[in-house]
Amino acid sequence: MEKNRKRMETMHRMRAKGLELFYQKGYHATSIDDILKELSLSKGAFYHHFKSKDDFFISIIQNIIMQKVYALLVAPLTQDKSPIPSIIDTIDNALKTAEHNGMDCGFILANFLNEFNKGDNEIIQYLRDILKVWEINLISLLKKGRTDGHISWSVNCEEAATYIIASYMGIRTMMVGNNAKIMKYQYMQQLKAYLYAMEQREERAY
Amino acid sequence: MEKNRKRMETMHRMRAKGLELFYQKGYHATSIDDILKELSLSKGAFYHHFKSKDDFFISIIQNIIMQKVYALLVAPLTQDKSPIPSIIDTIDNALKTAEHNGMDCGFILANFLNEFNKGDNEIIQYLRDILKVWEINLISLLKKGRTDGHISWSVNCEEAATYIIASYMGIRTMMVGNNAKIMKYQYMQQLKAYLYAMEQREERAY
DNA sequence: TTTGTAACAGACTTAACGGTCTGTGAGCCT
DNA sequence: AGGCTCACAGACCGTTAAGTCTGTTACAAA
Repeated sequence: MEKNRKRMETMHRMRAKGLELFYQKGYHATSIDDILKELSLSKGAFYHHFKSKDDFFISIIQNIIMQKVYALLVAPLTQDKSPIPSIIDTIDNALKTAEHNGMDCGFILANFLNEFNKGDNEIIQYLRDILKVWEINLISLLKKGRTDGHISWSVNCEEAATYIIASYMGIRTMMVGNNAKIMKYQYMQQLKAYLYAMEQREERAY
Repeated sequence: MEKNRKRMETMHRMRAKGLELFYQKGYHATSIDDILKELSLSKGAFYHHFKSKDDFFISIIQNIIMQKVYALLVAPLTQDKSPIPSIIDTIDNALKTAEHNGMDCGFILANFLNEFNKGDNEIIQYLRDILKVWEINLISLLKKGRTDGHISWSVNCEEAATYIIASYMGIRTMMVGNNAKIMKYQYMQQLKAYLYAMEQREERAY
């Protein structure tokens, strides 16, 4: 059983480094050899553990990206607060890690979605599924907020979730490079304005 | 002078087809030969007119992409209407062409921004400049709306422009594939809600 | 008509990439 | 101890890419 631990360890090292480089340079622009070189491993090792580059990437999606996105954008939604502050906190925090990362290359999921939107690759579906998880959780959180009286009944939760996700994906692309700090501030201010407008208001009782 | 006309004509054909394929398959995934094959031209022709693939793409950006983005998202902002309906109309129309295009591959500018955000390529700056034009025009339109009394003075125009652009870029990425129609509808509904909230306090039905 | 030059054609070079294949050494099983 | 399997090494292969180079042809000026 010692062999198996070694195997898992090596595969994990490959996946971690692979994701790092794929994220920084893009999937197609990163060669297997690039990854192997940094790990001082050989082609033999790679194709012993993975049957192809695509297979390798799918295992990265399912083993790392899924958890990362969940930990960053889904799990933090579940707080004691009412939904709108939870969403604001979650997104603010996600942008904070991006802002303070000099090597930030954008929203990992959006980057790969963009790269695989072209072609007929099956990988796109795995990516879309992760986004769907975020969307579903956002929707149910908003709906719960509505029944709990925090959010106005006039709000369409599906629409709102789509809008929030779209704006987040966009701002993350725009933050790459410079101005990240200003962009984040501008975005958060307007996101708050948008979200606060959904809150239950006594003055607007229809 | 007949030679020169021929030259311009050939270069334009190359740029048009080049953009088409770059947009559909991505810049790095499209080879010079792919383009040349469809035009029944040779490598000799290509490198006679352009000094490299990057140089070629830069000329595409400046000769085609700039105009396309301007015509789609900037020029339509200038209407007789007050700013907010103008913005809504412009974006609605931009999304309409995307929705009805079965071959839609996303927001052309966002796609290339995403592809070139990686690496140190100089191309990224040309792309960012185009986005900047849109941003500046959006800001000045909003500011004009503020002084004209259509938009509340509490609105920060720079923030709003950033937010609008971010959301547009995001939804265009999300629309690729399927559900384009639903996505567009959801997005537009929320965009309207967001924009109407900026209007000078008059009652507005939604 | 001659001659030069612009507009191409297409074979060739060089390098990189995904993937294969054969080999090798360390450790576990019997 | 002897064999067997697993984890890995690295040479090798086929393909494809960007870019070069040597033509060849058509037209325009002289």
